[in-house]
Amino acid sequence: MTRYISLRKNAAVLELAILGFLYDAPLHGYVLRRHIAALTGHVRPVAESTLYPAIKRLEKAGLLVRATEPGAVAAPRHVLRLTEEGRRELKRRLAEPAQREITDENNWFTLLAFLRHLADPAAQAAVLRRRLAFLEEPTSFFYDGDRPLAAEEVDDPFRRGVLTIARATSRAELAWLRDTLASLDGVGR
Amino acid sequence: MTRYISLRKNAAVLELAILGFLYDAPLHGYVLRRHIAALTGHVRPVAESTLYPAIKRLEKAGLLVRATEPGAVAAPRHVLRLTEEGRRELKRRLAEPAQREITDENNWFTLLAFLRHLADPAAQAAVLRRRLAFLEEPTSFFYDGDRPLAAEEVDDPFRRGVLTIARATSRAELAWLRDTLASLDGVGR
DNA sequence: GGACTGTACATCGGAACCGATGTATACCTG
DNA sequence: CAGGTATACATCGGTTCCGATGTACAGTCC
Repeated sequence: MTRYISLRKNAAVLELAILGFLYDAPLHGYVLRRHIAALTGHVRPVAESTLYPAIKRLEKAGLLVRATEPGAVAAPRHVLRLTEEGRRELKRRLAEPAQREITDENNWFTLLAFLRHLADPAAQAAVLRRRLAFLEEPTSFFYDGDRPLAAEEVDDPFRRGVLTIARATSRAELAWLRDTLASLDGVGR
Repeated sequence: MTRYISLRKNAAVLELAILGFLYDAPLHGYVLRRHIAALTGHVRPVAESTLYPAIKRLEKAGLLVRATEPGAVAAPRHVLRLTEEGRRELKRRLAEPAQREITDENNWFTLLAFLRHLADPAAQAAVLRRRLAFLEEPTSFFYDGDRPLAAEEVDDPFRRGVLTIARATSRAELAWLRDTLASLDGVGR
């Protein structure tokens, strides 16, 4: 009986980042915003008018509480603190990520940034194995009918670039995944 | 006086893909959907209920026209064909991509998939140079205050993975970009 | 002292997202 | 010939997105 707080896909990653940052320490919205900008902002900036409603959603869902503090330099701050349910929800989202969080590199990186909060090495390894399975299934970007095309078969230099870069990424990640899984399994034994 | 068809960010990439695929040949929605699924579907699936409204937007904007054909095996097909304005708009979007299309790898790959339609090598090179500039500015995912952290400085194995993978991707892409720019510049002379 | 930048939040409203659901035809399989 | 799958499109409606805009205070720069 899994409860979903948000229906939208982008919302899910944003909420994950909020929960992840707050897991370590209470923060107010402005600092949280800068943390998120540092993590993913160079790729996809997060608008203030997206962040603040997201915070409200999480508050409404009982995952965090807001405490108003007199503003040191500006308007009063709302210090955000995770509730027990918020901590549980973060762990649930880390342990059972949606498929999008596995397949989309942006989402996956956000998930990795907080995976350490899932203290159990076996649970962490299970998540990495989902990514491993995704990377191991042969997929391309370009097809001749149903047959995936290799970089060498593609004439267009730009499409070739896509395949070349994707292959390099995939190799580096597979190597890292296997290393990390080996050491996680070592801990578990 | 640039006209924007869509305000949303995801919409812009989806529309780019539609215009890009139709540039080569007229297609009906179902085949278009499978093309898009092959290109980006393994990472971010596109829902039918997102695609069909997007087609309608482009039609309304005069970028494509629909011709109803009796369905060979099922319901009547709407064969989509770019108008002259649609062809111009694709080239405009390829030549002057939004910043998101440069920074977000998913969007960038979609753009690369169709960049050949921008026949002019100098214009193609200008787009690649924007990506080059983005990759060359030093950014990290994790910071100690304002100082970006290198992979070696990060304890958390998962965050280290993010940096390791990102670095490998970046290296591969920089090498490809420099190669490709060199050969594009060669053509232009 | 006016202009600008940074801090710290908030609301509004039109646009887009997308799961669920519906309609219809054609083919294949047991 | 019923049931499942593939083709081919469409609408509905709750949710989310996000640019524009507003409020307010503090520090900096010229």
